[in-house]
Amino acid sequence: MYELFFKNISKHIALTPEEQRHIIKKLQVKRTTKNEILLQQGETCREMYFVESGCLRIYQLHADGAETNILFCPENWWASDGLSFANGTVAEYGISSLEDSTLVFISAANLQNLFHQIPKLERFFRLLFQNAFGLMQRRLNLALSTSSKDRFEIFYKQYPTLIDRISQKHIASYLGITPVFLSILRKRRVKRD
Amino acid sequence: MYELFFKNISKHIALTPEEQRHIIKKLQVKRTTKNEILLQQGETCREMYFVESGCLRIYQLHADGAETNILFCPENWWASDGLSFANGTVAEYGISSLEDSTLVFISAANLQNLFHQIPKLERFFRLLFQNAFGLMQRRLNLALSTSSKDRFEIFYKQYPTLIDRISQKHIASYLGITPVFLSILRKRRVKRD
DNA sequence: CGCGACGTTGATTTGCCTCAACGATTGTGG
DNA sequence: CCACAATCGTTGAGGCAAATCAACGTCGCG
Repeated sequence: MYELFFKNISKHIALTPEEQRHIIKKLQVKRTTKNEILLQQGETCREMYFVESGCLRIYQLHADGAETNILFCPENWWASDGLSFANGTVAEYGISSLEDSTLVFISAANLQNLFHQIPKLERFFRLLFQNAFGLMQRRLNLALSTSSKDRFEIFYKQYPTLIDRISQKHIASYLGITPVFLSILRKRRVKRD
Repeated sequence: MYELFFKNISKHIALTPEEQRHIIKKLQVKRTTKNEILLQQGETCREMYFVESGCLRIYQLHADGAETNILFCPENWWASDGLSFANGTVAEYGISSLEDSTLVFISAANLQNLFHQIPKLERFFRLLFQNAFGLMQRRLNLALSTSSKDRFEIFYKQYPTLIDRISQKHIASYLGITPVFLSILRKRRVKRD
């Protein structure tokens, strides 16, 4: 059950079997169906999800009802509203499932406990933040400096498996374009091959 | 000299006078003229700058010579390539001065020392990262979901003082538009008033 | 089965870019 | 300190990228 979870953590820090057992005690598991909402914008994000299988998305809901997908989180990714989770503030973003998913998650309170017992976990979660920061910075840079077509091509190369798992309207929202135009870009791409 | 610096830190953590003296020993000061390069893309970012006065920018230089401004750092802001500084990896971004500036800065090595002596400093720098992450996320969201005009208006309201300090080509690059179009937006705005 | 959401396609419009020319401002070498 | 060059911001003309609007077939779901 937790293999993928600990494999993910072991990329950055080493845990003894005993520490792993400690951690498991604090973990919870949730199974969702497609299109379940895990966090509503405006609530407080009290849980941090690790995606064992399936896929989540983090998005912002705009005043006019439109949505922008900030991030897709397929298996082996972490999902939360980072600032809300860390500071207990109101969440700026929502989280929902794009597929039936299995999630391992930990509450903010339990994580605080674990930090005292296993301080090196702090390091791991700090690194998660850093990586997320780097990712956002890179995506901002992309959004500001490249055309929709280029962003689409880059997405296509970077996440080829997500292309057929995620509906096009969600991919379009992630890229900052309309579903109509994404459809046109796809068509051009097929012609080229 | 260090009032602004410690006032900035005190927003998040409390330091005793003794701790402040400890920290000052590890700080350095640099004065730059306009358009000095403090970090070149591809080097390692070994210093973290606090802007006492003046203004820096963090930018990406693209293969074709074009630049994208990721962030402006006027007085009371911090500037570095976060990932490069934290991990010792190659910098993805450059840093240069937009004005004659006075900078208080600390090296990565000295900061590591201070972390051992004053552990709560870790907390402060972790919070800096978190805030930077939140900022990037918000800007990404803006870049993906709003028109150039709206982004300009928001910038105008959020940083009114920067408008006349920073050249328009740099503001345009920050907003992801051309200087020509920024000029048009400015004109429209004046007409409206 | 029938409704509603989704993806495609075409026609049209609009936002923003490119290119080019021109003063104004800034910087620089003599 | 002046003269000249370079950079910058503005403006107009024209073009392209991407949005909007609308119509239609398909698919998933109640």
